[in-house]
Amino acid sequence: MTTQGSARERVLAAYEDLLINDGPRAATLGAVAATAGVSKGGLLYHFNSMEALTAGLVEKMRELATVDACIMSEDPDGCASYYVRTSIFGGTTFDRTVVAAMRLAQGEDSTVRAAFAEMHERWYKLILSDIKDPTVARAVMLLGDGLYYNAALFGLPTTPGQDAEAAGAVDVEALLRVVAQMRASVGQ
Amino acid sequence: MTTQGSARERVLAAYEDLLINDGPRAATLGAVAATAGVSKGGLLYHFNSMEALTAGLVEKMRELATVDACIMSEDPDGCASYYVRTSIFGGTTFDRTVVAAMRLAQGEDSTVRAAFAEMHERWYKLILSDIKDPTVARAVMLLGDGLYYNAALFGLPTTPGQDAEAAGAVDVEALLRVVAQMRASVGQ
DNA sequence: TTCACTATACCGGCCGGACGGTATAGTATA
DNA sequence: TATACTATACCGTCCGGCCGGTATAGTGAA
Repeated sequence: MTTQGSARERVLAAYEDLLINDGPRAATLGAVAATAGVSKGGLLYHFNSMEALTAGLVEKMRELATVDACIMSEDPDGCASYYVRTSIFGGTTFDRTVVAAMRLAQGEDSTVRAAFAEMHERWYKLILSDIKDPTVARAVMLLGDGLYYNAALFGLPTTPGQDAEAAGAVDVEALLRVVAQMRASVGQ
Repeated sequence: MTTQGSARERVLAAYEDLLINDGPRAATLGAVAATAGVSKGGLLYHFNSMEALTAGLVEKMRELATVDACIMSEDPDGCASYYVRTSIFGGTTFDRTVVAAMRLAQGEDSTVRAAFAEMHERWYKLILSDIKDPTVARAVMLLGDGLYYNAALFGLPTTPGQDAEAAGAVDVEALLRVVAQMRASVGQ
């Protein structure tokens, strides 16, 4: 039962928790309310339907994505490096939100998919500004995507801030060297 | 309403359809039965619970994965090439099953996650037998994963066998050239 | 300062329907 | 008649969503 922050924030955080740990089927209104330490009525005051709850999550993700893009564009080691480095799932607020939203990327819920498409577009542009060759840029981005999805879908640490380097984890250092080599091979 | 094949097969196919198109929340027993053109009783004759239905899906995926691994190991262009090539989502039976199972990769349903872990392990070993360097092999595999997940989670063609090369699609040919170069750079 | 009124935030109970699952009767084939 | 399978009816529970009500804080006029 989460008890810090405003009720609205807690509800959103609880929704994320349930989506990540137990999946969309378990993330019912009642469960979310209970996890947030709020009554169902209280939850529905802030989000008057399941759809609104999802919309709130997407909006939060959009906001965090904007901040992240800003940091990414100013990374001293370049956008490509940043993207791969941050794809190992650090357990940040942004990571949690993205992973939760990913669990909802389905069928009719086109708003979620649209938000992801937008985010991917932005990331690609940033990586392309770092690695000029479109194909190599795409390859690097896909590599980061693979890392992120694998972690998000299967190897997620249950409690945040825990061992990101679990058993069978990928050697990101070595991976970054490969990426650096790819970047160098294309000039610039 | 699907009407070919045995009832059991149709039920499994319907479950996949619903998971892919409408997500886990919509894939209820009633909806699956209706989509399969079978009564709920008929469905429960073959799979006597939701859990059993999921187990059936996982088992099907395991079987198809074994076949796929066999084909992969004998590809004339090498396992790495095969992996990346087949990651663009061809709409094959295997693809559909994997994507459906992916939607269930969550919380307590550890059997699904275990099956994926197993599959990944097998793929990695095959790629490593093709590309000797562990890091490069991992990079290539992650690239394929990224391709696959992006397609599975966001850019899925609604009707199978449709345009796999949709708008904003990735140039796989070019990507394969990058992979070939990575393979060559490591010798062998 | 007091009164009337409003806005915000939240609670807990309730309803109709959908859900997972069971029981059972029925049917086609061998 | 046995086997393999299907369809219907139903049960108890849970779910999404709504509603009446409460507590608090604030606002403006007298």
